[in-house]
Amino acid sequence: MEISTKYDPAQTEDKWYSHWMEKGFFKAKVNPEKEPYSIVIPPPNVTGVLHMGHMLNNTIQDVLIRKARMEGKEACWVPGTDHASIATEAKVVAMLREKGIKKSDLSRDEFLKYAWEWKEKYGGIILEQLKKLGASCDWDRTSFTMDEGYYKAVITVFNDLHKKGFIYRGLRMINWDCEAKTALSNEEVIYKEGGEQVTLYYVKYRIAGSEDFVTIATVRPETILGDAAIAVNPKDERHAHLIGQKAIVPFVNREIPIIGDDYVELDFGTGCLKVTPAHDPNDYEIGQRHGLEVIDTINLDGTLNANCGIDKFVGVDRFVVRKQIVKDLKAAEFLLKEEDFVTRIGRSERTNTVVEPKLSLQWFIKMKEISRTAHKVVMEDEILLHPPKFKNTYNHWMENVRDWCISRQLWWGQRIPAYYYGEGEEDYVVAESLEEAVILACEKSGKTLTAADLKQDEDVLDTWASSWLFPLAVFDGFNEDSFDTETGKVVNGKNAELDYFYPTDTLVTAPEILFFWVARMIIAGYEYKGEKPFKNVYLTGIVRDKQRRKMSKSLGNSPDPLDLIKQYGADGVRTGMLFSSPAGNDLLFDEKLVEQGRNFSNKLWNAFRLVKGWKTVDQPQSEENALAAKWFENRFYAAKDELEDHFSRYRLSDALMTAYKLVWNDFCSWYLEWIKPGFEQPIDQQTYDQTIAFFELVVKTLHPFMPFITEEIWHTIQERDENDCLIKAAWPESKSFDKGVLTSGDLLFEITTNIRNLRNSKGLSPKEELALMVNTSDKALFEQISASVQKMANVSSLDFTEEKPDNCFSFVVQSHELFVPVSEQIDVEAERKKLTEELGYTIGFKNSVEKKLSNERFVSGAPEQVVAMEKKKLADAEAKIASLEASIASLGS
RNA sequence: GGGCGCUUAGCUCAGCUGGUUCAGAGCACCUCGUUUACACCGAGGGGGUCGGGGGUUCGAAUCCCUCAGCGCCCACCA
Repeated sequence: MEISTKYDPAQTEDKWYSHWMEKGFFKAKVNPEKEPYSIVIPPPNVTGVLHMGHMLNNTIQDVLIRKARMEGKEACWVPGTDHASIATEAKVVAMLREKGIKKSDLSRDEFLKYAWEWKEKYGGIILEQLKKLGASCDWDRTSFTMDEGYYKAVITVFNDLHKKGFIYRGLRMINWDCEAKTALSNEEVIYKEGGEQVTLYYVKYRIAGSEDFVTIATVRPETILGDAAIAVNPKDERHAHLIGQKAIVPFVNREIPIIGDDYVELDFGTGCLKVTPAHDPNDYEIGQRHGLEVIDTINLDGTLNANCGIDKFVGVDRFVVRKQIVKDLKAAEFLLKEEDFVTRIGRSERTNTVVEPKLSLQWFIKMKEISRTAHKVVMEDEILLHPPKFKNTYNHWMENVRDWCISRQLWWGQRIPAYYYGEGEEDYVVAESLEEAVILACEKSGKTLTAADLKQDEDVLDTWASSWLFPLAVFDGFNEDSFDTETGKVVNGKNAELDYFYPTDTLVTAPEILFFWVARMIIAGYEYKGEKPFKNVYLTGIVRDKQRRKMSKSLGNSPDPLDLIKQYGADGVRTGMLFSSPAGNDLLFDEKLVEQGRNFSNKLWNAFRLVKGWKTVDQPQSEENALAAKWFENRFYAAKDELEDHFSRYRLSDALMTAYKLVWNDFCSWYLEWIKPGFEQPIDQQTYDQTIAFFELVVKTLHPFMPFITEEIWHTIQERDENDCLIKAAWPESKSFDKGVLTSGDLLFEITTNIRNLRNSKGLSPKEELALMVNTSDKALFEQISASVQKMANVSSLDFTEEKPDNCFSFVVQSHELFVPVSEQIDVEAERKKLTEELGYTIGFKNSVEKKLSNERFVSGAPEQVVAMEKKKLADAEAKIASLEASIASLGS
């Protein structure tokens, strides 16, 4: 059968993926015979479509899991998706709006029905797309953070944390998203780089009972209406005398105290600060210290309410009010001046609207105590971060960890299991179910209550308050058997899957979610299992374009991953992405990389075509083939060591590069050329068999990176049973190798290169056979490689000589002098020039070594080995100088 | 404002505890090549003194100090 010179991924990829699926090769189960190796996928949002970041991230996971599988481990890669509360709800609301349906017109249940429909339709897209990439997930385990069991786990944990006192409900200053109408955690608020341009307004407040004014500076003049005080620094000589007096809020004419507080900076603005406890976190704290009134003037949708005291502003958006109030202040001559100002403005990660600090009753998790172990284990390398520089970042965050606001005013998510039976702040219970809540409520209130008297909290939990349980929940760690509600622990010995697969081995994710997700999983892991959720965390970089811009839809600089796969093959895309992405480094994506990946596939393919085309013959192995096989075998195990070293340090790019060079340079350029029979000539059986064995070693090594083409070659290079697949073949063992063999290989290659170079520069055809002579002190070495040199360099003979023959080119390799006699007259002057240049360089080199060796302190101070090395360098240089001088002399005058 | 990290060939990056893997790799580049695996290729080649300055040392890309530039994380200056 004719094999195409171009590898066609389309013909093989779907075929092998289906085959692997049919054979159940991705499936993992508890198997005491084997060591487990597990990875949980960072569950993509159900709203997402596959982007380049997923491609990189999942390629890495697949490489790791495939290698583990071949190493004979029970490899388990658990896929899943995240319900992504805010993002999904926003999508569903938008979809309904297009249909002319308003969320406010729907009941909670009606809305959730739409949301689930939406999830069923779009939620699995990414996972389907990952199959095209070759992801070998155990799909039967696909988990969704709102699955029934998962939902229950989240509720169980909420109850437990509440019971343990880690969860509390409190009035706190939180970040409010006026568009999504929900609270946000600090991590969901983003600040534009370099701040945003705003106007700083200087506003005068009249001092009560006086004609004097006090001037403050603000960027949010609309909050004036909620002012509760003016604060100055008591140390401020300019203003200290004002403390104790009253100021009058413009327009509403409310009298507010002027107070002293250290918080106020002396050198900012006017040194006077308006205090609005309801709408600024600092002001709130100042208010607490001074017992100030909290005047909440902003509605949940960002419009002003009646508390602002001005009718025409009620129901008007805060930004419209800002414009108007500036006009009014100007008209009333309260506005002293306006200044351009750059400040940081918090925006909602999801809706990009300006976040309003707002006082609100929310649910929180106390973080300090619960995160202590999680902090320690990373600092003590019980969990390894790759690259380790992220330890610093992690440490910094953990040291300053703050309470986590976990309630969201949304419907899509796990509903908070708190049940209210009265209007009082404490009139609620937290329970696993309504039935349980009724019992607890009766106990707590001392009244006889029924289900109808209870009202469940309307809010849902932050998405991360479910995904932080992912490594435990995917193995069903919170089911009734495994979780002990008394101790609040997942107990050992009750859940075989969890006991076997947990802790997982490696988590592969983006540094952006180190706190959102990674840190919190570690916290949950220790809190519930008393054990880390993963041993290693591989932090990928961000995929950027080659101008270092982040890939984004709006810039249109992100290629469609599936198009890339179509064009270059999944193997090409996988290797392309991995070529240039050391852990933690951003990947500057360039289609050239994928092209390089595709070219590599093709190179491998053609090596396969070459070998596959050989006919064998029963004849003894030639000397050069024997040496070639010996050399490649040793070369393979040397490279294998290097590869393993890279893997052990999670340097996958380097591991791939090692394999790439092994295949392209060592296997193809040297080994195959070395043993390649002449046109339509057969090859001896022994060399053939060895070559097939080498090829198998090579495709095994490559399989984690390029699973499809290697599987195809595995099955085509030899007849195999359909169950005998590369995906589950044994990973090559490591073996010791003989450096001496590699060194003689190097000598051969150096001589070959020199002769090729000679041909190149002298215009001698590669087809023209040359004679070669050598003046060497190590004849045995040359006898060993003689046949190989003849073949590789197209040399007719290799003879020994003691002196330079007439009319020849010469070159020196290591300390051996080689001559190529030629028939036509050589350019003596050119030769002399070349040799003289090399002589000059070598003498300079010798001098520097001599200088070093004559330095008393070097000889006595440096380690013996180093000194011995220098002595050898000197001897070699001297030998080389002697040969060069002899050559020059023989050229005559 | 605080903390962390980076600066090595045109580009992207390796170079661990200072001395043969010390100046490397891949890509790009240049020259040559229709050799019967592959032009998605082959052969060969050029290119950096390791951001600047200072110091320690027999010896520094590697340690210390300093200056400059870049990047990241955190943070409550209106």
